[in-house]
Amino acid sequence: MFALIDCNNFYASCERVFRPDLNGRPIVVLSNNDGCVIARSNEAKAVGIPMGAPAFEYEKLFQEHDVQVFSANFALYGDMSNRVITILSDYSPEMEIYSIDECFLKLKGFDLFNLQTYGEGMRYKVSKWTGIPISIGISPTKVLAKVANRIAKKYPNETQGVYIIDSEEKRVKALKWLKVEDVWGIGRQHSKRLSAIGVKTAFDFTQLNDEFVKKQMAIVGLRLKHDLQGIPTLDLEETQIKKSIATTRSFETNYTTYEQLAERINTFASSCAEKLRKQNSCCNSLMVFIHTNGHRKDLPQYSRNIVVKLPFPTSSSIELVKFATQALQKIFKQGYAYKKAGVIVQDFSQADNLQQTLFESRDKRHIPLMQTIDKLNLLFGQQKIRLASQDTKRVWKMKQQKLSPHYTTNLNDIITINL
DNA sequence: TCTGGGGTCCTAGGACCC
DNA sequence: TCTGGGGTCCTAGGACCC
Repeated sequence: MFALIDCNNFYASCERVFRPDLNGRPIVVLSNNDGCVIARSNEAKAVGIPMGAPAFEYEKLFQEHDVQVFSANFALYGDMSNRVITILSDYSPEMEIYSIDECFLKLKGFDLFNLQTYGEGMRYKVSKWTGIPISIGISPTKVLAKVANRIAKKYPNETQGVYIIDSEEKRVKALKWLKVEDVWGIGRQHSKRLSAIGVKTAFDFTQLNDEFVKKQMAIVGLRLKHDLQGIPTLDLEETQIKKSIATTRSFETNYTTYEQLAERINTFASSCAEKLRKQNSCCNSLMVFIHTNGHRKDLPQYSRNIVVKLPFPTSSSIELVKFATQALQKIFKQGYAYKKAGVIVQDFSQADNLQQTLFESRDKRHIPLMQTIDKLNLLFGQQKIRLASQDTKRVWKMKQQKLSPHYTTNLNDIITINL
């Protein structure tokens, strides 16, 4: 059996852990730059705030319902996520961390366990130790575990937050209940096409023939179908090493000069380098992109990206910044109002097992240098040591007007208890 | 005025090889 | 008139996820 454990309204729940006065009240969390709604408490969903809603369009609704608005506090969410995952990892030796608020556990050899009780135990411990509410779905395949999780979340009282699909009868009932567009792996495009041929529920989808599904949705769709039928097709993916790493941002205003963009690209490249070093990888290629604001139909639009194959694998900030700058020079065009840019590194090698190159190679002196920089930044705070090409005056800043304290990751922000 | 960020996997088609 | 067959690698782009 697989268990899918999912934190309920995760970011909103994290904010609420340290603000119990907000229990029962609508909460939303905004994306970077306080742009869009990226998380909502149940109360916020109930007053009709959709996922992805632009904050400025919903200001009035927020006021009407006294919605508590938070800027994204990823330091807090990341730390809370680690705590939840640490607790859950005790419940099975095999775990896949699927996202910041979700993980799969493989329950192999648990035949003699009462899985309902086991799941309720997880819920109790996670709630008691972290304050985060979770829902659990258990079933013989990953996709069905997703379905079961949805039922647990939708009917918390009837299920105690744990739902198990362990019989043909339950499987069919669940699939007839689930709309096809709500199936994990069926997005907007596929559901549009499926709906057009009369496929409305997950059950309808499982009644299609294999050839047809494969033709329409490729091998991915076919695997999905089999998993829904109860034939285990997807297994845990336990590798923690990322295959690409990105740092991208929208700007708070439009940038028009090369210098402004170059500073951003340098900072993004250096951030990618840091993340690479954290997982002990070097990258062999890098992409830089810049684009104007697509929402502004009144302004001339420009959007380009460029992929650069590096002459040698590296994770040195200095080298990656150099290559990223060269890439930017190739795509930058004067006369546009840029709104967003980013650097993505990909094609990794393990840092301790690098292919030697004949003519060019990375500067080996950078290895201890980068280690020292990482250590100092860990000790004295992020970005204490920067490259001179990054903005040392820190003029650039994200809009974060409603940022909550870093309760669990900064000693200065730790909560005070008045007895 | 304002509209996020970070990932994964798969496929088709081009370029190239012998 | 007629123009092989079997591969690999790379890239762009689509679709999806949270």
